[in-house]
Amino acid sequence: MITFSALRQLTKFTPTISRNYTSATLQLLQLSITNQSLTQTLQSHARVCYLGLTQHSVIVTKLISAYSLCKNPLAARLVFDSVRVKNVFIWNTLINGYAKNGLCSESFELFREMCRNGDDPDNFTISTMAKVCGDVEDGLLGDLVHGVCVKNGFGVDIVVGNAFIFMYCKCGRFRDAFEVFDEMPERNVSSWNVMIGGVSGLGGDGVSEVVWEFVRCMVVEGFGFDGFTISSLLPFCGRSNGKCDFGRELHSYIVKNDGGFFVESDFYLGCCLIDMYGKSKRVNVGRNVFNCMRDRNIFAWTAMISGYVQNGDFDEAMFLFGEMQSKGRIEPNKVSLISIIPACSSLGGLLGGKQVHGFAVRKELNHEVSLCNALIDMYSKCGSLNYARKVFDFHCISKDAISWSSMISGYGLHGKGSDAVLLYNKMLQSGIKPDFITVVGVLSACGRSEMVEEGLDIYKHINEYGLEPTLEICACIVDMLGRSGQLDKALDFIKTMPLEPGPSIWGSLVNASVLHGNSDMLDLAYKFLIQVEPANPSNYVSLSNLYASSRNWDAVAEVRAKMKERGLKKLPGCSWISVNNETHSFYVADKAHHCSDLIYQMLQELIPVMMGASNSTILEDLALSYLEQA
DNA sequence: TTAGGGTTAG
Repeated sequence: MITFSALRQLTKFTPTISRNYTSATLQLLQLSITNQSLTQTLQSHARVCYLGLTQHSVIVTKLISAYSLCKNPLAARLVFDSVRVKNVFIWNTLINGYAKNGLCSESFELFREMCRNGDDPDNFTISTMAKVCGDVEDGLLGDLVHGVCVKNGFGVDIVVGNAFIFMYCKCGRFRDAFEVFDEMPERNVSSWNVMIGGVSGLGGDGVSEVVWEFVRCMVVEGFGFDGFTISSLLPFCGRSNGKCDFGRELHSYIVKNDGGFFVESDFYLGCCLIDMYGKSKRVNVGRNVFNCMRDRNIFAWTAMISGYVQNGDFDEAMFLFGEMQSKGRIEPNKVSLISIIPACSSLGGLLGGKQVHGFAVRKELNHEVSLCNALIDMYSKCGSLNYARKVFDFHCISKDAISWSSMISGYGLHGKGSDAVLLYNKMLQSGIKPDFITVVGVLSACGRSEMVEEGLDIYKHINEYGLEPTLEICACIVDMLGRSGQLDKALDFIKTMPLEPGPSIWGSLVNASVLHGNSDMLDLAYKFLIQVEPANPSNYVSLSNLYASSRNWDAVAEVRAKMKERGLKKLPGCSWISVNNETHSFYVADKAHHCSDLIYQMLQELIPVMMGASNSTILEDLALSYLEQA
């Protein structure tokens, strides 16, 4: 353990004899920097003092750098203060050391001190300060630093230019970032990477197109990709559409260019690839990447676990979660826990989720807002609204928009529309701005509880929070009006809504028409649904069934012919359940299961019970008697 | 001797 009184003594130490061991000391310091080892840094520091090198500019610079990299900025400052004559290297190293340790205001204060002291900043100082302004998203300070940069003619430096592009992007001033990029006399791969990263951060529709356009221009200008480029691009590689598979192509690019950055030894690229394959429903390819990694950190394990969860393979996710701790000797962090919660609750129900919650309490992670949000969601979905509310009220100390949205959606799921609206209003009173997910949550809650007036009133005011209607929000309104039986009003809303109605809109009208037995409206809604979603066989089958129920066989034949003509085939629906680590799957009218007779016999008895009785103990008794027979 | 981009979740 480092003590500051000991460090102070070291910095004051002046030996009587100075020996020419500078080179060996520099090597030792370089080793401390490479290993980021505090022990080695302290040993080097002791040697520096013993040899009387405490005023040696190069050695002191390295020492400040070493302490900063060992996350010890206070020790770095002590060394800095002990230097009588400070040059620009020494100033820059501590300014950068503060920045690396997240001490942005200290970094800026030191920059001011440097200027007051009459020491001129150079291109290294400016690039660090631009980065600091970006980190704290302070565009005004950024402008000030940019002014100093232009005045001193540092604008031609590529690293400085890249740092200002980063700063302007982080401050949301993409136009200014592009202006810096456009006017750079010379660019490197990083300049393109920073621009691509900046565009990615913009969010919203069309970002992907802009990113790929930047990539095209980058290639036209003769630049290749490095690891940073690829890791920025992988999140934009969705599932292959049959024509191009950018994710696979980038993976090949990595393998071909293995001299520069090989996935086996690069955590970042490995994690990005696993994530990309998981999100594009190719979790097994992701697993191959994971298996090829020479070493795996918590990010790699979590990315792999998350891939399995996203693809519904909860058993494998749970297995890997155990392996991470036993084989990998890695303790789960909050992201690992958040990732595994859906698997736990799916396999173990409320008990599985509670086990994760208990682990989080033991590790003192239970007040982390993101973990609380996942727990609120899990408890709501597992049927325990009371536990969800307890987490929301007592564990979730600093609530964000997702915390409120999760709780509001939970009330909606349980048909408690008035509680959802009450909480939505409380959220607004707390000054938290709703996002479109909050609005979807509260509107669907209104729909389930037939609170049409309240829902329409909420919809009317969303623009006050900078929100525009989305297709999801509009679908909630159609669903809400439709469920309450106001089918004509729902159709009028569709006709006047500000967006082109898509499958979710017509699907909502279909459901409402079925609910209220309005076959004319159902016919119309299905026709529009098929028009906007012509490749979904389910729509044709449902419409055909509708005609069949009214014995309109000509119409049935017409729909079936259209399906055949378009080459559409409906895959049979499948459901499954895991009992004692064995998964049992069932298709429609499936009789392949060895307990099939018992299952159908029970179903015959369950149907009238479900339709007539609300007493759950009757159902439980019935189920238990059949389990004993099976 | 000092400077720059990328990783998992809700």
